[in-house]
Order: sequence, then C-alpha cells, then structure tokens
Amino acid sequence: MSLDKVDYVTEEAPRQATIFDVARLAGVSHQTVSRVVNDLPNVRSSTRVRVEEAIKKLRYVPSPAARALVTRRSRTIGLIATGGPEYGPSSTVLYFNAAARDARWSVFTANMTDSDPGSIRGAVEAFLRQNVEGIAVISGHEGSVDVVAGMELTIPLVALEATPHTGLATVGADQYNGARNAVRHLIALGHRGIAHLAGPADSVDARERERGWRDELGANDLSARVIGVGDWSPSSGHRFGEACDLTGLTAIFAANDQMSIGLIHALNERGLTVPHDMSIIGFDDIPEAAYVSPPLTTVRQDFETIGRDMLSTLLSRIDGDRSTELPQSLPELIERSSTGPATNVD
Amino acid sequence: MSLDKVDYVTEEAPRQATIFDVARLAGVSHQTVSRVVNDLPNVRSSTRVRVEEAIKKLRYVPSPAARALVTRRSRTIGLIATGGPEYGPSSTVLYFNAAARDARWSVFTANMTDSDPGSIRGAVEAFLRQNVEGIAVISGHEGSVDVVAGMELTIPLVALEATPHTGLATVGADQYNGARNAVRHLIALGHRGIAHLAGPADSVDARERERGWRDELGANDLSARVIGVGDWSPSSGHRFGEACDLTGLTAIFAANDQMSIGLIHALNERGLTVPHDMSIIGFDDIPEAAYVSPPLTTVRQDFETIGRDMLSTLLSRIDGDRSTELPQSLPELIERSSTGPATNVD
DNA sequence: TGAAAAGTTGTTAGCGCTCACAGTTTGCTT
DNA sequence: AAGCAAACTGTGAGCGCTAACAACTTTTCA
Repeated sequence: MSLDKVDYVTEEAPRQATIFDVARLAGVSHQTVSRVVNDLPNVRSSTRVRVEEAIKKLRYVPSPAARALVTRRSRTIGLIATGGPEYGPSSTVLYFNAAARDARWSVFTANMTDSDPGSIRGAVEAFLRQNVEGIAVISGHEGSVDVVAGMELTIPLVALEATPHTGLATVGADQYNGARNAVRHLIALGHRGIAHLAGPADSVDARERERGWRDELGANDLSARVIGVGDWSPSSGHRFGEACDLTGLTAIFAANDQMSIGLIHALNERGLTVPHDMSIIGFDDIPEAAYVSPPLTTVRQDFETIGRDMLSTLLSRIDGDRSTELPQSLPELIERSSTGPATNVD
Repeated sequence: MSLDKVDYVTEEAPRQATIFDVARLAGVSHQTVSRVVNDLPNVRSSTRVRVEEAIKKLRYVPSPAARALVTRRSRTIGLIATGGPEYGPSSTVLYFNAAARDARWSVFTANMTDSDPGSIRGAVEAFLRQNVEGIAVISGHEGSVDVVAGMELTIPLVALEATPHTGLATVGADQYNGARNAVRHLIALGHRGIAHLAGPADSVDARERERGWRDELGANDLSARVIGVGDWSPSSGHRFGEACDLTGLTAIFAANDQMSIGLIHALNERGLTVPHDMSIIGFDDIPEAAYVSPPLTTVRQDFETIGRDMLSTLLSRIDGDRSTELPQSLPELIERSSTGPATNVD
C-alpha cells in the first residue's frame, strides 16, 4: 500500500545502510562499528577513523527502533499538556521542546484540551508503550498531575505548577512570593482595599497567587475579598468586572494579565478609569501587557527558563539523580501605569 | 490459602509480557497471537477469544520498537514548529496534536525559536531516523517549508501558511480574501487613505494579507502605502506607530492583532484616538482582541479547524491519497469598535 | 625475557515482532 | 467416501542493534 503508481518513476531508494554495511566497508566487525557509534573506549584511533569515514561515506545513521528494542531505552520523553492555547503554558511547552532538541532528545507531545483522567491515563500508557524514559506534565489543572503521579510510574515525572506532592519533581516560578510582591507594591502605593480576581480553583498557580495575596494583606492587617474566580480568559475578567461590588476597593490584583485586560475593559464601561479610580495589577507579563491602555503593571514569569528547567530537571532524574533541589525562580514585578497612588476612597 | 495468580506486589518490575507469553498461555503459536493483535482474518473465533483473554490477563501490549524494526512503520508523525509563542501558530500546533491523539497517532514535536536551514534539516533527519510516516511544518518563515520540501522526502509533507509550491500539500485559511474583506469593510465605511502595517517579509501569510490589501485598494482605485514591516509583536506595532507618517490616512490595516495593539497604543501617545482619528483593523482575533480599548475589529481565523485539517490532510496522504483538494477556510470579519466611519481628512 | 595486565577486536545470542510459507484441519463437492 | 479447496495454525528467518564474553594483540614490569 505504500507502493503507489509513481514508484516506477522514482529510483528505488537504496536501503538505509546498516551497521554491517559500515563494518564491511571499514574492514572491521559490526561490534567495532557499534563501539565507535556509541563512543565507547578501547578502539584504536586509526580504526576509529576508518569506521568514521565509512559511516560518513554510507551516510549511516543508527536505527532507533533496533536500539530501543535491545536497550529498552529510547532517548525519548513524553510531554502532556492540557488546556487551551494560553500564553504561559504554550510558551513553556515550546521552550521545553526547544531545550529537548538542543539536548538531542525526542519528545512526544500529547495535547488535550480537556483533562479528564481517562485521556491522561491513555496518553501516559501510549508513552510507556513507546518506551519514553520520562514524562513531563504541563497542565493548569492540578488533577492532571495527580492522575499521572497516581500511576506509580517507574520512570521519572516532572510537573509544572506543582502541588507539594512528596516525591514529585516540580518546576516553576515562585507564584506565592510573586503575588506577595505585587500586593506589597500596591500597599506601598497607599492602597488598603485590595481585592483579588482569582484564577480557576483547580490550578495550583491560581491558588498560590491567591494565598500570596491573602498572606500579604494579612501581614498588614488588611482584609481580603475575592471578586470572582475566572478561567484565565479575558472574557472571564470582563464578566466579573461588570458584576462585582467595588465598594471600599482601590485596587485589584488579577491572577493573570488576560483577566486584567478584560477587567479593565469592564471597569471602563462602568465609567471608571485605571489607575485613577482603581489600580490593577496582573500576572505573567504577556507581550501585549506593555501596550494596552493603560500599560499593565504585572509580575513577569520567565517561561523560557521554566521550560528549560523542566527539561533539565527531568533529564537529571532520568540519569538517576534524585536530588530534591528543584529550580524555582522569583517572578519580577514590572511597574507600568495600571497602578498608581491610592486616591481617597469615597 | 494460595493467592490469586495475579501478583500485585511484585518487587522486580515484572518483565512486560511478550507475544510468546501470550501464546503459551493461550496454547497457540506466537503468530496466531500476532494475527489477533493485528486483527487479521482467518482466526477461528474461539481461538481469538482465548488469545484475547490471555492478552488481557497478561496486560500484554505490543512493542512499538519491535514492530517498527520489522515493518518500518511507526504510526508516528513529526511536527516542526518554528518561531516564538505567538497565538496563531501555537494554537495550530496544539490542535494538530490534539487531533493526532484522537486518531491514535503519536507525534514528535520539534520546536525551534530560530529557523535556520541547518536546524530544520537536523530535525527532519531525526524524524526520519525515528521512522515517522509524515511530516508537518507549522512555521511563519517561508524558508522553513522550502528547506523541508527541498529534501525530497519519500514521506508526505504538509505545511501551514503555504507557498504555492507545486506538489506541496498546504492547509490554511484564505489570507488573501480575508485581507480583502477587511479592506472592503474600511472602504464601505468611507475610508480612502488605508495604509498597511505589514508582517515579516519571509512570511507567506504576511505577504498574502498585504497582497489582498493592495488588490482591494487597486480595485477601488485607491493608492497603497505600507507604514512598516513588523515582526508580529506588539512592540513592533508600537515602534512603527510612533514613527510613521500619517498624512492622508484615515485607516490602517495591520497584519495581525498584536501589532494592532501596539499600533493603537502608539497612536494614543501621539494624541490620536481610535477610531475617531484613525480606524484600525487587525487579523487573527486573539482572545484579548474584544477587550482592549477600543475593542478590535479584526479577521478571525479558526486555528482549531486549521490544525485539525492539517492532520487529516497528512493522514490521508500517508494513506496514499494524493488528491490535491486541500481544505481552505475563509476567515471571518469581526466588527468591533476600532473601526468607524471616515472623518474628514485634515 | 616472559608472563600477567591492559588494550583491542571478533563472535554469538538475543531484544519482540512480522513475513513468507509450510503444515494441518475443516467443509464441501461429486 | 474420496478428493480438493478453503480455512486455520505453526515454523523459521530475519529486522538492526547491543551485551556478554571469547580471542587475539600489545604493553608493562618483575
């Protein structure tokens, strides 16, 4: 079925060279070729050179399938990503993949818009069948990580947006302190009524940001009020911005930039201006943040670093290094014009 | 008091069952098991049942490595994605992957931020070594597709944002007519001086949008002026918005939403309001578009459909179907408030 | 100088599967 | 009841590679 009618035109593709072809050309045994290919010691350098020339001449490349069959290793990892195309997760996925490429590892990506346990388990099983040596999970939903962790895999697992699972490797920015910094900034500006527009309840990041906000307020004897629980989207920010009670408030910390944008828009529709009537601070620093009106004060996460850290953590675990030291970066406060001094509350 | 045969508390990782284990348990030959597994005919149904039971009992799953080694097929495809985490491409990647999962195909993703020929060729070679049966390219850079197409692969190739290469399967929205619709909308509103903020020169989509803009202007005897060539980012939109000459202009068609946002911001800084002083129209309909100020009139692309179409096109080519019919959708004009009636030009 | 040690190369046996074909049973015809 | 085709099932040979170890060289040093 792979033979189609154009085949008589194309020259018969010369069969990929095998290790035996190289061996014959170099006048050595296939095992010596294998040694050269795998960079093992105890090969005379003159022999090595001859083999390398033969390899180049025949354009030999080892067959991963054959190798995987015998070694049960594949130099391949599986990546599970749930959710839609939000900026944060998709950037992380992208840089994770890019880092894997740099390290000459292959990655199977399983994207799914939903994150029900069955799909996730199915993805993991498919990965296992493919002999992946490690699995990464980039998911906004806490449950996803739990499902994979609950499968008691024998291969390493690393997750973004981690729950404090014991024994689970997690990588990510310090959401908690990032949020505290954001709120601290607002307090320094004189704000006292600082509400929160939360992210989805099943997101660890969302919960950590909320916890940071709440703790910082608590440390300053200020009371906390959540004006809504959104789903990260601008439209959810807008929805809560339209409906919420603003009395006593001079600032709102939104769980991400996209919701901030929706929120500001709704506030404008209610006749309020930002930051004069209400200061708004977001989280993530998406590329648009600096160019909306007003430019968004926010907390920047470095998704490239996170993605690359996830990969390196996973690879070191695959190498057997179970050290618990996990990279965690501190997000940086970016001050723009959506926050300003508190004006008197009416 | 002997326990059930199934041993749940094995210390040693119990070696994965092979086709021979199943054969022994079912009292048949390994070949018969293979027939059952591959759903081949000529197996007595009673035998089939016995084998299936053995498979279930032993939790047998076929080894893709062994299978790939002998069949040279892998039920795996390779996806090359270049560029950064822009909304359009990353959405397409995501939905492509999701569709592949639904079809029970595995996909290797190679992300790279740059797109130099060497990296791309390297990625393709890695894919070939893994016996992928098809390759998809999602890249803003025209060159990327050319590189892959130039490798004269024997496996099918499908690309997003296509050049009119003969023999190359391409999927995507009709950028040209989408752009014409956008400009037509502006003309209907009374605009006569309609400039373009172009996307990067090496992007086919960018060129198609520009061509659509230019042709629609030409069809109405209006003159065309490009105020800048950006890189899709809000910051590039802002940069050109700051510097450009606006005389004689009442509207600008930007090549994407993100640049529109930067552009509008720059215009505001120059003391102009949108749409009163200048109508702006974007392209893509990113989630933020409806919530910036003013909400962006734009041309919506359905990235989910595009991603899924790419996958199905690729799979049908893998199946040997070389039909040239390629899915192409017409982007939809979304009218919001960044466009309005033309006011008198000064 | 000679033997052990170290360095180098070759041989054999699979990894788990499919393919080609050989062998066996069953069903149907006459 | 014989005979033959069709339906089933089994056997053996690889796919391309690495692991284990055997065999052969060269070096080292008493």
